Amino acid sequence: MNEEINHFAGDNDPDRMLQKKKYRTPDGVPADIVMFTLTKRERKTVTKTLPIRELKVMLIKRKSWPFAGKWALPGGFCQENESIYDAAKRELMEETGVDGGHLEYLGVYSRPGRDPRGWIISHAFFALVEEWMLEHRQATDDAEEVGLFTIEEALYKLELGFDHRTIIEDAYRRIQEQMLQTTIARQFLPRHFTLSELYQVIQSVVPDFEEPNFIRKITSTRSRKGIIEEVRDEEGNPLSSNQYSQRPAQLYRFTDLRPRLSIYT
Amino acid sequence: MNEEINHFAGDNDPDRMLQKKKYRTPDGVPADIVMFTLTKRERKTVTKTLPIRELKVMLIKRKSWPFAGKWALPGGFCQENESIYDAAKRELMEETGVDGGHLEYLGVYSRPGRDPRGWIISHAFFALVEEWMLEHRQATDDAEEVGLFTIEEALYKLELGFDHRTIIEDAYRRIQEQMLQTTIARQFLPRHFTLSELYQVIQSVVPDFEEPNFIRKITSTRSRKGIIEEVRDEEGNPLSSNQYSQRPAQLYRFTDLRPRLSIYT
DNA sequence: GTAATAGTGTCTGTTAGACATTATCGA
DNA sequence: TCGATAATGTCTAACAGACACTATTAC
Repeated sequence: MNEEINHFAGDNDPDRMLQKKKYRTPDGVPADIVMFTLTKRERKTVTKTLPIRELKVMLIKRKSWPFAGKWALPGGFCQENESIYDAAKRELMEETGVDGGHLEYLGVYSRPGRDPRGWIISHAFFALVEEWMLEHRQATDDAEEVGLFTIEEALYKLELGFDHRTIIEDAYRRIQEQMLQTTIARQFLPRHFTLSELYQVIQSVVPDFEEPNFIRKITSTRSRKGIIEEVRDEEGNPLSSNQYSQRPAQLYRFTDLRPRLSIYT
Repeated sequence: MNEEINHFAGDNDPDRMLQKKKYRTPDGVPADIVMFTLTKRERKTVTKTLPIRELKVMLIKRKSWPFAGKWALPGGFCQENESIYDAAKRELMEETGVDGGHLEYLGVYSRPGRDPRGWIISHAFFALVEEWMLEHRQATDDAEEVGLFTIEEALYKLELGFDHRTIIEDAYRRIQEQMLQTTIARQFLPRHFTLSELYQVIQSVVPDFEEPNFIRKITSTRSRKGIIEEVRDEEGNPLSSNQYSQRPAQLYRFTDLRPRLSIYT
C-alpha cells in the first residue's frame, strides 16, 4: 500500500503528474488473442455423414524483431482511450473483419523478461470464430503469413515467440473447461442443431468426453434437459433434419438457462 | 497487429528503445487485493454450539488524493522486476505479515478514466486469509485505518474509491463460484473438521446453498465422497470431536481429488 | 434388402429427497 | 431426566449405465 501512496510523490495535480513520475512504468500493454475455430471437413463416404470437426488455433508468422520468423498470437497494443477488452475487440475485428463472436478474457502475462522490447504486460483473450471469418484476413492482409494449426501442432511442433506457448496451453485448458461448464458450444454450432452435432462439437474440443447415453441423458433427465429445447415450427410440429443422416434427427437449440454446478450438490 | 509492428518504429535495439517510444504508455499497473476472511463469533448459549461465521472483506480508508477519506481495496504498484502476481503476493504479505493463504487472480480493470491519476491499469486478486492475520496490520501500521466489513456493508453502505465496488462485486461472485466448484472451503477450515463446520462455511459464503441431506449425500454417494475422507488415528479408529456438539462428530479432511464438473454429464 | 444413423425399451443398481428414528453426551 | 447435535433407517421416485431393439431414410 505504501507504494501507492508514494508513487506520485504527493502531487495532487493530475495534469502535472505525468512529468513527475518517479518510478518506471510499463512500456506497453498489448492484448493477445488465441483465436480458436472448429474446421469442418466433408468425409468422402457413400452415405450422408457428419463432417469431421477439428479444433484449430490461428497464428501469424512474425516478420520483424523480436522473434522474426517465429509463429505468435495475433495482438495489438492497448491505447489510452480504450479498455483492454476494447483493444482485444478491435484486434479481433481487424483480424476477422467481423464484429461478433465469443471473446473472453483469459489472464495477464507479466513475467519479467517475457518480451525483449522491454517491460511489456500482455493480456490474453480467447475468441471463438467461424472458419470463414479467418479467410478475410488471408485475403486482405498479405503483410504477414497466417496459419491454422491443431493444438498439438501449435504446442509441440511450432517454434513460438514470447511466452505464447504458455498462453495457448492456458487457453486450451480454459476452452475445455468452458465447453463442459457453459454453453459456448453454441458458438461452434448453427442456431438449430442435432444432438449428434452437439456431441461431436464437445468431443472435438474435449476429446476424452465420452457419454454413451448422451442423447438419452440430455433429453430425459429433468436436471439437464433445460439447457436445450426442441425446435418446432409454427404449428408446433417438431423440426428435424436429415442433412447428416438417413433417418431425420430432431433439431434443438440452446435456451438461456445456465445450471449452477457444484461439487457438493 | 499493425500496432504491434509499428509500436517501436522499427527500432531493433532494445536498449535505446525506451527513449524513442512514439506512443503513450500506462502510468502504472497496480495489484489490488480483495481480502476475504471468515470471522468466528462465539454464540452465548448454554450448550456447545458452532460459532457464528460471517464473510468479511478488508478495506482501508484512504488518507490522500485521490479519494481521500473513502474506503478502498489495499493494493500496490507492480515493479519492473516482478510479475503482477508477485506484486500481489508482496502486497498480501505486507498487509498480513504472513506468507501463506490462498491468492488468486481475478481480472483486469482498465476502463479509461477509472483513476484520476492517469492511465492506470489495475489487476485485481482475491485472497482468503484468517482473521488473526489481519490483526497484524492493525497493530503495526497505524498510518491508515483498516476495516472489516460484510459484503452488504461494503457494496451498499460504504463510499468506495475508484471502481472498487465493481471489483468487490466480481470478487464476491467469484468466491461463491469457487466455493461450490473447488475445495477452497479448506482455506476457512482447520485441517480436520466436522461436516457441520464444512456446511456452515459453505453457507456463510453462499447463503442460498441449502442441502438438507448434506451429510448423507457427501458421505454415501460414490461420486462425491472422494473429495473428503474420514480422519483416523494410527490404529485406524475414526477420530471425532465434540467441540461443537454433545454427541461427537466424525472428523474429515479434504483429499487432493478435484471432480470435473459438466453441464452435460 | 442393406447400410447407416436416430431414437426407444428394458433391466439393474444407485442416488435424491423427505421424514422419522436412534445415538451420544453435557447439563 | 432433557436438550442439542450427529448420524442412520426407510421409503418412493428419479437417474445412471449397459445393451438390445426398433425407426427412418438413401441407395
